[in-house]
Amino acid sequence: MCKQHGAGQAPVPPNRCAECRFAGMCLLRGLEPVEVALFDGIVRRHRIGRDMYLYRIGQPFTSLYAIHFGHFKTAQVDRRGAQQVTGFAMSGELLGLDAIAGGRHACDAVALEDSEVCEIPFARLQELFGKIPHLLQQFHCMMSQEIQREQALMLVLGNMRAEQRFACFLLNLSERYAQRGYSPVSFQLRMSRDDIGGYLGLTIESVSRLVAKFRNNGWIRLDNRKLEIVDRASLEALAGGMRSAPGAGLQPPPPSRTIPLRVAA
Amino acid sequence: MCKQHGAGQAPVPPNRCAECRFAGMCLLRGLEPVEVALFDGIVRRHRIGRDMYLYRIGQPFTSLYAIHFGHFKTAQVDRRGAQQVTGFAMSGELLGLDAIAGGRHACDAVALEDSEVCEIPFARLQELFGKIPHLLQQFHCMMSQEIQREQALMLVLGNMRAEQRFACFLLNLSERYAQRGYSPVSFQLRMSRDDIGGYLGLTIESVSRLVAKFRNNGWIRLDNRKLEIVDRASLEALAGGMRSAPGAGLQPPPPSRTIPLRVAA
DNA sequence: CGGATTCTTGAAGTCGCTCAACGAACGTGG
DNA sequence: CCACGTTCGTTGAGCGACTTCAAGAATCCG
Repeated sequence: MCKQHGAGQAPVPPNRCAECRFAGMCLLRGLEPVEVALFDGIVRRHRIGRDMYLYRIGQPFTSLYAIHFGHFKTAQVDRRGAQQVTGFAMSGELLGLDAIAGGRHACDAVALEDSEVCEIPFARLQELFGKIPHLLQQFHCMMSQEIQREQALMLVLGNMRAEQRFACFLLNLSERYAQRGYSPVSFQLRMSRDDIGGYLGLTIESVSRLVAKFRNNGWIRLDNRKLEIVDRASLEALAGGMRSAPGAGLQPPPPSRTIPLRVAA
Repeated sequence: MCKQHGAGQAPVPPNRCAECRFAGMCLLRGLEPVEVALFDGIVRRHRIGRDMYLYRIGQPFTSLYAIHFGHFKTAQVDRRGAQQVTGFAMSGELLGLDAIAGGRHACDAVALEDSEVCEIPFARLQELFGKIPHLLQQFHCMMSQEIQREQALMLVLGNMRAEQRFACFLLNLSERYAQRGYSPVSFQLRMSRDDIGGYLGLTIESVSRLVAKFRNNGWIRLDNRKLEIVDRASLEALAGGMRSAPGAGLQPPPPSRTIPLRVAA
């Protein structure tokens, strides 16, 4: 399963943020070249092998990590050992934001494949905030995005049925790959069924059955984690609340139980 | 249900943050008196009546709001109209952090009782960040806390059974009242069963049955939203993963399905 | 190739949902 | 103050979605 953590790998010189393909999604967004150079000075790049921990729950917090390439999952474990996957992170995304408050990491971060991260020592980042106001803004923006992302997942976990959850999951991945210039209809799933289940609040068996159903209905093709979205419209309808009917068609959802808002005159 | 939004109420002079009972939980934590005075200058206090919106999804973001007293719920609604309550906020807590990224509010915030908030114009807060480094740190801390809080809820929604969710909910409230100097064993539930259900990902009927069960088992007393925690130990055991047995006793949980971590030699 | 891991499929069970009816609390107006 | 309508909460019966348990197939990797 997961190997012992591997933070502190040998750095991988040279790192030139100016040349980074994902700088536009990272903290550097909108920065001047001079400012990028300043930022460059505090960053160190590391390789993290597959199944290695970038950090673990309880470890002291010193740095944030921007993903240069590769994929990570972040997960919490409860007392019983069951894990809740709180997110799948890909290039350009920032890990460790939840640790600022307590001074210790509040979740595990595990590489889903061989990956590279840019370590950003938080103390030095704070120094830069004073010199680069725009960097601070971008930082706040990314923290806020993280909050939004989690709220969206709460909606999935709290209100959706399994099919809907899975459709949302696939569409979310698709969208993020599109943002990064990859194909939105064909990509590799980097995570196991178990991870998907842990993310969506389902068992591994349920995920497997969903895969079978989506495949049989001709909505996706999937073999060996290689995914192809065949019928995006149906997935979107599903994600939006439509229910799938036995004949592979879609039906409108039952009425919501919450009363519509009354609007003052 | 919920009335039309009521932001822009008459301000309630005078607001003296220095005298605020909850300054220690708010952005002011650890600030010097001079700095508090600066902060005071940008804040305006507002009354928000019960069931009024502090802000609504899609409204342009201009200010954060610190709760001076009272209670709010924050909620998202999906396309079907079903609502996911993303949090219950009480005095000293900060609302609106999710809106920084998009420039628009990403959820609704509704007062659960007559309340007062301190409006903090974000642009002016940003100006203060340059002058009061400690304020910036505290701000980051609060954003990070928000992320942690949401991750904890994701664990509840994704991994726990109804009883466990409800126990966690009650204990969480209890803890937060304790932090504020109120009784941790006896307090008023400010939210409806519907809100609790929306928060925990359960139906109103399930919440009602949980209340009955918890009461019958002698774990809580509850009438008319007045709650008393009678058997905290049982609630904690439940929240920790114990299952309640028919005879009102508690039983150890079934083994987790996730394989224990392998530790390198 | 062989063992471990990951994934799939089936059958049975259970938890929480749906539907329905009723009771209690609240507040509004007569 | 009481009658009334409305909202809120409770309770029961039946059902359905997802889980649990179990076994087997496919894949990975040394």
